Amino acid sequence: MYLIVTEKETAAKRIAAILAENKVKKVRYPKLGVETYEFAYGGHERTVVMGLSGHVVGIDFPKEYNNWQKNSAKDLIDADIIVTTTNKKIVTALKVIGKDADLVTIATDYDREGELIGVEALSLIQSVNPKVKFNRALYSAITPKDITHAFENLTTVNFNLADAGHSREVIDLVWGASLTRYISLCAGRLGKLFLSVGRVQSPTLALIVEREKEREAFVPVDYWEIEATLETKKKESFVSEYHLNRIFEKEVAERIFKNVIVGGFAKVAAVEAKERKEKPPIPFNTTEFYVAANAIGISVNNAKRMYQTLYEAGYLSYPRTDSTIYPESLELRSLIEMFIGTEFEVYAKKLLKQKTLTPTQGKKEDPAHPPIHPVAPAKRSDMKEDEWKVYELVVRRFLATFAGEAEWHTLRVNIDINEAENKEEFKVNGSRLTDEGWRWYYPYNKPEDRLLPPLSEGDVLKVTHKEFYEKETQPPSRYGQGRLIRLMDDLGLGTKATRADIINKLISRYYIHGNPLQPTKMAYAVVDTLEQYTPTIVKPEMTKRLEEDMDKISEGKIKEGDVLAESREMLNIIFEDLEKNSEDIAKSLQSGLLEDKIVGKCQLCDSDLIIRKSKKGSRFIGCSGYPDCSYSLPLPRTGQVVVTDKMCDEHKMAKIKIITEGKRPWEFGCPACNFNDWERQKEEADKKGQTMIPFGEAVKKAQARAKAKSKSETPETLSDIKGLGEASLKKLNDAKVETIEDLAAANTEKLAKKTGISVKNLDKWKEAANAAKAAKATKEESDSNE
DNA sequence: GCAAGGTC
Repeated sequence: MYLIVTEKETAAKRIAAILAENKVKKVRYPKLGVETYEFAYGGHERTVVMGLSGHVVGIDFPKEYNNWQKNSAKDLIDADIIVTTTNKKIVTALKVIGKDADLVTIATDYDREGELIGVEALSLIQSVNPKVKFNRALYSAITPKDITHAFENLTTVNFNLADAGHSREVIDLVWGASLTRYISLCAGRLGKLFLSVGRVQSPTLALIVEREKEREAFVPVDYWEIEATLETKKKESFVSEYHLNRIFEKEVAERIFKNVIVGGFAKVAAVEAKERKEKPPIPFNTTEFYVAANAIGISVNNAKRMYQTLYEAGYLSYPRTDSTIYPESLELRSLIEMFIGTEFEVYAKKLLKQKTLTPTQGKKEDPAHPPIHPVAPAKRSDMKEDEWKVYELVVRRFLATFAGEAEWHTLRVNIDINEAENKEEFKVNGSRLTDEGWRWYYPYNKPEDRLLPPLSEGDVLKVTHKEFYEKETQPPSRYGQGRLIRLMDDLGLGTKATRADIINKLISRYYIHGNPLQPTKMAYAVVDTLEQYTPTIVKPEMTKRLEEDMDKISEGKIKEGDVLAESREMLNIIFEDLEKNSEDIAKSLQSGLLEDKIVGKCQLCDSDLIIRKSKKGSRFIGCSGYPDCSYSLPLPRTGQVVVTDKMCDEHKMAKIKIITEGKRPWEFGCPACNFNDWERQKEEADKKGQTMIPFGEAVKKAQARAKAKSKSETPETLSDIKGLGEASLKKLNDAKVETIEDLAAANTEKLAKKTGISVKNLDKWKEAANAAKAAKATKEESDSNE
């Protein structure tokens, strides 16, 4: 029997379909709980393709190290490492099926982890079938061309490459587990609240902490901006601004403002017209997809989840790839042709009419998987609304990579207000999209046209209005999830498959929260401690160094054992230093922990108000001046209490957020406001002789009311949409567009033709309709969460 | 209860 092992089930199915000379038989092993694909191939009467599920074995320390207190964290450095089964079903099946194999082809992904996964599978087979022969198939895309080529050119298993992957596993475990244990024990944070440390998560956390520190250290500088509204002879007006965007001296700003006289005159000093070309975007890899999805309001988590659903349903290609270059074996033309007969037909047809189909390409190649692209056509009704958004994004991006450049006509106009010594230089920039090019296919975040009336040098203008703005420079902004993922990619932190998970991990460990992301004080304390005693683990350089070592291992230049020995030696030295300073480390970690609990100052005695636990285990806000002062406020019973940086102006107290895993954060707000509200309600209830519902419930109801109120501000019917008047409403109704949902689903170009309303207006209204629908959906979702 | 990497 000939056994082919792939990294995942879908690959097994598709490879079988390509290789099979006749029909493929799907074989179920009910006792094992797996499915294989069997057929005749290349002289092997019985060929079996079986899919794994990524790593089916892992590594860990022996059981006796499980007790955190019994073994010192340092003991983990040189502890034995054992292989553990992480997917029992597949491991068992692999042994049962592998026992009968004469030949095994490892057909896992074409990358380092793929090689390791392959060797893991091979070892399992060899444990029951030591004499089995084996080889390796390498392919970059599951296309007939690539797969046939791979199986006609089978090669050898690269054990050095697998060793490199294995060294990564060991180093991550040893460093991560020992430092996690050490820091947690030091801070006295055991059980669910342990403090984690790792080669990828800690540098990522440090990025967020560093950014927050920059924000804190930022000193804002005052500046001023001045605008003047000008009018042409034909009474067309536009807004111009002082030629320096920011004026940093108040006297100068005041002088300029005084010199701009409403009713006075200005002159066009110069007009510079230019054409600007904009290149079409590169194909999506995982990172770029997350960034784009994030930019249209889909969180990285949701983007990941929905993409996975669409991948499993067969609409989109494999989700985890670094590649931004389509491989040659991908049949791009037929991928475009498949949209004929769908709502993307106009786009597909236009592309197919082009003389050549030359896609853009980025710089990154990934031998394991092609860039993200659609693999099957779909209708809106085939999937959920948000999934369609993801699908549409991928389709439009794919199509746009074949389209032409967009062209902008830009204008830079210099304007002199007044003459001679009173002259003040103003400017205005205009831009107009003259050739949509790829932006027709991919209309996301399209800059608005900034239209100007016709202006030529020497034109005389009238000043009709002026505006004086007092502003201050802003600190660098916090990272959003998309931006953080891109930054991690740039720094080599994590992989396409893990970056989103790493961010989730930092959130669930209460290190970071919010959107954009901000760190807790605990995160500061952990990062500061690590930076001082083991700077290696908080820097992307550790990953870089590991990559270099792994390259050398895979090239056979050094042995895995040597790399591991050196790594352990380094860690031992770090631990000597750590253990010498345990007391200081404990203190600084505990003060970070305390700071996260400070909510504000007590109104009665001016001591710190902190989050405390009662003897029964329930939480409350209490005064640190206790027992002299007994001021206190209640808190909800469950969920992690997070002190945000937003303050209640009335009570000078930080607003509170409650985080429960799997639910969206609950903006609890000011604890004093909350309590006052509840007391008021209680009084009323007492008057009526009713029993008051408990505090937590009351707060939740108030939340629900606030949400219902915010909903009424979003349009519910077409006539609620801003700018949509009665005449247009009638035209829309005539075209059978009667509800928000109808409009959201409409093809605006077709609708424009039918109704005579401009596409631009329709697009604007459609956007509002979509936003209303989305708001409704989020509301429903969050309601069901509560 | 520890990491990061696959996959679902």
